[in-house]
Amino acid sequence: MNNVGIRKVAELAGVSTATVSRALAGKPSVSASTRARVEEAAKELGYVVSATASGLASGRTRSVGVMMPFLNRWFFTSVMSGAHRVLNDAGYDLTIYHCEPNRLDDTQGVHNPRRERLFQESLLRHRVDALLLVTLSLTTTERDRLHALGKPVVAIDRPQPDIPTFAVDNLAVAKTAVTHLLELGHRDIAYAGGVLPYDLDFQVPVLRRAGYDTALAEAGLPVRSTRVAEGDFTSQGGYSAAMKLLADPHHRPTAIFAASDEMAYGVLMAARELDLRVPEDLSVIGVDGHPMGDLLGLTTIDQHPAEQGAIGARALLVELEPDEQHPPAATRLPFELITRRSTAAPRTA
Amino acid sequence: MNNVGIRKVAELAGVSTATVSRALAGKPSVSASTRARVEEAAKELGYVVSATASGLASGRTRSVGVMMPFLNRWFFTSVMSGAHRVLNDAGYDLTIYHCEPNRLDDTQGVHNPRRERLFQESLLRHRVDALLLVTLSLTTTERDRLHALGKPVVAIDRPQPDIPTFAVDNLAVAKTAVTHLLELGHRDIAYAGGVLPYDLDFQVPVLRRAGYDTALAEAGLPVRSTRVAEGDFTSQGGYSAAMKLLADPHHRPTAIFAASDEMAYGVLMAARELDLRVPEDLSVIGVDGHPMGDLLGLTTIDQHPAEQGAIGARALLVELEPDEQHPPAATRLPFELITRRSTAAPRTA
DNA sequence: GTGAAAGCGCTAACAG
DNA sequence: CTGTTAGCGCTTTCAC
Repeated sequence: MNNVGIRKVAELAGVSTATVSRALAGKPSVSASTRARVEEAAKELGYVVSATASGLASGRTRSVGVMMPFLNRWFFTSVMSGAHRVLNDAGYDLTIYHCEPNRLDDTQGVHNPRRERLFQESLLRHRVDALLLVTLSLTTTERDRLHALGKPVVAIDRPQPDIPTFAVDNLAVAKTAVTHLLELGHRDIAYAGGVLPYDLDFQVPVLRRAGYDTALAEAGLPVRSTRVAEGDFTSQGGYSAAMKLLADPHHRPTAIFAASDEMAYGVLMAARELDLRVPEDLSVIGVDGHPMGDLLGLTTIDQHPAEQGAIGARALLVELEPDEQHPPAATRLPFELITRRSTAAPRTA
Repeated sequence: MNNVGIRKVAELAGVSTATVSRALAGKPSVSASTRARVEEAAKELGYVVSATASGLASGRTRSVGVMMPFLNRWFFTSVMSGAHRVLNDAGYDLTIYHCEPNRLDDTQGVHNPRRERLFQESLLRHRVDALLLVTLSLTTTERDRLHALGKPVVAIDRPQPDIPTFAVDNLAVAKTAVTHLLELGHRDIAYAGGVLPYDLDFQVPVLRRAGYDTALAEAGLPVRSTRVAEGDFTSQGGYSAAMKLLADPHHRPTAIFAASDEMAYGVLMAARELDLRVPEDLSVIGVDGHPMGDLLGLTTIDQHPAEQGAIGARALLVELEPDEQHPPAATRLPFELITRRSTAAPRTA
């Protein structure tokens, strides 16, 4: 095993263990020559500091937790991936916590034991120095517990009261999408909205819907309830929403704005099934920047999820390492319209 | 913060810290009444054991590492997700390690500093008790380092010398897929094979290709090189492979077996672009069990990735907790043919 | 700039 | 079954 401790390094370098610790931690109060000797000794012995021992003595574990509602969906894992890169390069490990969604119909006193254990035990074990929350809706109690930890916490994608949050301007995202369609000449634009079954406060859907409404209003167009349908954030959800929106063959919208790329894929499927050509008969635009959109020719608003994770991670690093030099923190999250084959001017325009 | 230590619990329960430790760890040598008192005291104080202190003292961290080549691709994160469920329920946390693929063209002495750090530092920090490797090809040196850790290691999906591996029988998977097509009456079946740019030993592609060859041979059909094309494991890869396979309009296969579902999506795209109807003009079958296959009507061999992760995790638990009762370990990984709209008898059959 | 020494909070012999 | 007693391997005052 790893029988090389700080002690052996100290002996070989001819210094005390305290100095080894300081040298390897990069503390300034070590002479250059000593530091060099220590580093060489450490390398020669293959010494690596023990995470547990260092953690116990210093109180810092050099690992951060990432809490996500889903562990295998593209958007969430992309955020995780971006955060991982940044944190790992800064010497931190990532521990993942699965925060199971509280389904809306569960709110009336239905308990989720795993989620409870997460907040009442796992997080209290001092395994991580900070937490990154991805698209999570927390109860007041849960937020209190988080604050009680006294550790840096940052949220991504869904604003939480009292927690610094990084999210794209969902209103602007939606407006950009709808405006793109308007500029192409569309006047009858439908919205395939996303609903999360666990979305306690409906932030993302509400904002995107608001952006849709606003853009239409600014163009002097009415918002009709028959032009709005909802599904969950999957292709299936997009498909069913589209089937509703396109049900009446004599009165179809000329374009659909889908709340996510995966939903947009479902819309494309529905269009195909109804023998509607895209973009001739129907324009479709999504949101996210999902990799399959390229092949499918889907116009989308790329919100760079990995970059969101990276930004959240950098924000945590600023708090974790106040002395370090940090590049100025990003405040606005970038998003960008990517125009592909699925949108064009309406035929009747 | 968490100022409640084992000491306070001991006081409140009127026992020694040792007894608290034993009681809370579920050791058998504690009387029922004492255990009850301790548990109550712990709950009342909101005591949770410190991961670092416990880890340092016991040598076990109650966390396991998951090493993956990609952090945001469906197959890998699904494996991770399945492993997480099992390990978390057993009281373990998951730490993720990104093992960046060594690209094939890099093998000639090109170094990947992040990957080196992973094996030379991160893993030596004693942050995890065991490791789960997902679809990884390791160098001999890396395997040696892993073994030197003296910790349980299990690999998933790609067999590694000297490491217990759980993987579906890729030969059988491929044979099942091709046999399905043969039974429908197809005699001209192409293979859109997957290649990983980092796949040092080509296990999965080679086995699937072998299954394809075998099934054809057993049916007395020739294997033609013009009926095999390769791409990476993405939709794009499937698309380009299909475009090659379908290039000659006068001599097209009646069915394509794609090495993954995402590749199969690309094949479907290609077919559509060439005005080939699926399944009338072309049958398509994939492998994986990707969730979008349902909507797309893709026939596939579901290999239940989350279940693979769970099985790997259980194997680790058996080694981590020899005393516990464990359900008999799975040896064969399940896979299953899911017949949907994308396969049918060839028109000319 | 460096060393000595006192823990960090818990676990695991070893007694009893 | 339970208490006493050493550490686990490192970090960090506090001196020098």
